[in-house]
Amino acid sequence: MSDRAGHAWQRLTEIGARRTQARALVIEVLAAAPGHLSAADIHRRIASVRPEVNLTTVYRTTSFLVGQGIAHLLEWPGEAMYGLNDHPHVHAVCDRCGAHSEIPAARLDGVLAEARRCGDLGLQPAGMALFGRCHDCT
Amino acid sequence: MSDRAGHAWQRLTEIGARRTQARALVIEVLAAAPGHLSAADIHRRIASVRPEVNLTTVYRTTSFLVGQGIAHLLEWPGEAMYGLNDHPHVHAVCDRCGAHSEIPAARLDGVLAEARRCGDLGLQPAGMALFGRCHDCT
DNA sequence: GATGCAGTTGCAAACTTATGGCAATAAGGG
DNA sequence: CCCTTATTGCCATAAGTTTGCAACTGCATC
Repeated sequence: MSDRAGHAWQRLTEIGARRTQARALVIEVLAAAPGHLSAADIHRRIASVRPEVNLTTVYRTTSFLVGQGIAHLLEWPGEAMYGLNDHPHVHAVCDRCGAHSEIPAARLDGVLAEARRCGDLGLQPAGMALFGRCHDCT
Repeated sequence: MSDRAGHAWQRLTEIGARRTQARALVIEVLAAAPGHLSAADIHRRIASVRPEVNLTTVYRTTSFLVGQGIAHLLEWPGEAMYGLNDHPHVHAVCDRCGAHSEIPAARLDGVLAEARRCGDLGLQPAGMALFGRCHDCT
């Protein structure tokens, strides 16, 4: 099991969640992905190993992981993307064409600190997205 | 007509767009709203005055406004929210309960400058959203 | 190792948001 | 006032996500 998956399981064990096959597969797939995956992506990757796992289960599992703070959800035009909560990141989404890119967020802390100075955030930030016009659409 | 709506119409006039009733209503509703509205919100508010305006038209109009750089789109869990492009803002969205708040963004420029230092943004930022856990869900 | 409960899952159907086709309408120039 | 064409309304449809319910399985207990 990868480090990333191990970290997720640690949390799940803490809260007494069952170690089911479906959860193991979803976590494994998320841990193996460098970026974010949609529910359909996750389902597709799991299907190559175990086709009987239902898409509904993927939705329920990801929701569960997000609810437990193990994963996070990123709204995307047309679908939601999921990722494990172990590396800070910033996404840039173009208002016009929907193009998206992940920004290397080595200094995300600085950004969040700056954002925090704008006022009470009202939340513990885990991720960030920027909206605007990409170079092609300017 | 409000200032905000006037600004939008100025842009529309520049590009030679027709001053239709549906567009006027969508812009008026967006201009009157302090925050962001979903297509359904806009449609509902218009309906109280002019029920014959179709939801499809609201979608097409908002897409048009976003495409022209007059409005912007914010992905939200389950739906897209629209707002006019006349005041910089930062949104905070809770991963878990979906609670959202608009952060007074007097210093958004500083945040964006900081974000830009994280790497090539690949876009001209107009808005920003933060994802994480709100106080109630921590 | 067998048993029982509660948490999970699979399947099918329903819901919601959003889009596309096409005919009817209306804005704005002539 | 007429004409052209952008725009709209209505319908059908797509895609993503959720829900209801019966069946199943992890895990604690016996």
